[in-house]
Amino acid sequence: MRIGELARRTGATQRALRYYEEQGLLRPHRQPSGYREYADVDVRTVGSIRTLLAAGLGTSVIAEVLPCMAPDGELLPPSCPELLDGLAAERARISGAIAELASARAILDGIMAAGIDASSN
Amino acid sequence: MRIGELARRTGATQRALRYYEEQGLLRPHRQPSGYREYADVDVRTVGSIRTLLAAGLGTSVIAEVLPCMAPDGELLPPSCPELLDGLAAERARISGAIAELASARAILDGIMAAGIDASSN
DNA sequence: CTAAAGCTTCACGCCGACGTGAGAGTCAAG
DNA sequence: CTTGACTCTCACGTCGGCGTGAAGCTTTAG
Repeated sequence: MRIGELARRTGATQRALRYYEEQGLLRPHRQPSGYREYADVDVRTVGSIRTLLAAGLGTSVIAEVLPCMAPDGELLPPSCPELLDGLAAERARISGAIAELASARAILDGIMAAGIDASSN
Repeated sequence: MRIGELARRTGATQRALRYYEEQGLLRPHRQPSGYREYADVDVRTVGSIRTLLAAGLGTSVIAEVLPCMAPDGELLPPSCPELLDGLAAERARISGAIAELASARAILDGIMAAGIDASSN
């Protein structure tokens, strides 16, 4: 498929998809015309990219992680042990972020409860 | 207390504390010398600010929310109902973000499990 | 054949929560 | 009085994941 269809199927913009390639996250084949040609599996890859980006991982880290994710759901062992340490750190960061988000949500819940009480009086 | 102590007690930098004031989140008293003088309660306020900032809320939204949080833990009803709608939207955003973080963590867990398997073989 | 999509490569713009000096005034201790 | 720690106000710099044209080539529909 070409970039427009991939964009539709993933929700990413074309600009984002080109940016991912520029960062080494995608390596689409090229038609003689210069058009990018994507494989079906790239739809899932883009999904993973966006999830990891949303979790605060940088493109360089994602570029190291993606090769560990085989197309069929199989997992390949990470190349170097340093990467494992980095991933453990990222994992800890994410867990911390989840906890912070939960407490932020609790703050909002408290305020909203008071607001609803006030409007029902 | 002055800005240096507040910075130490909150983990925020002095620059951040001045920025919060600039955005209307803190209103420290001023000494004749021009030095900022903070109250003890500001320690907790800064904690709330940082939690909400980490959750992706902008300073302008936080500025509207803070007046609803009384010093003693009491909650005041939000001033306007539009704010309530906005907070509900933010709450939904946060819940979505938590879900995304969880799935990102799951991805990392899968990769790390494969890596540990490989190193124990 | 023609027009309208769709695709290409630059390359500058953006945003928001600060970082980072610069230059100068203030305060406590010896 | 002096020194060093602390504070003040500008004001430009940063960072990263894109947004947004601009100018031009390719493909598709009619």
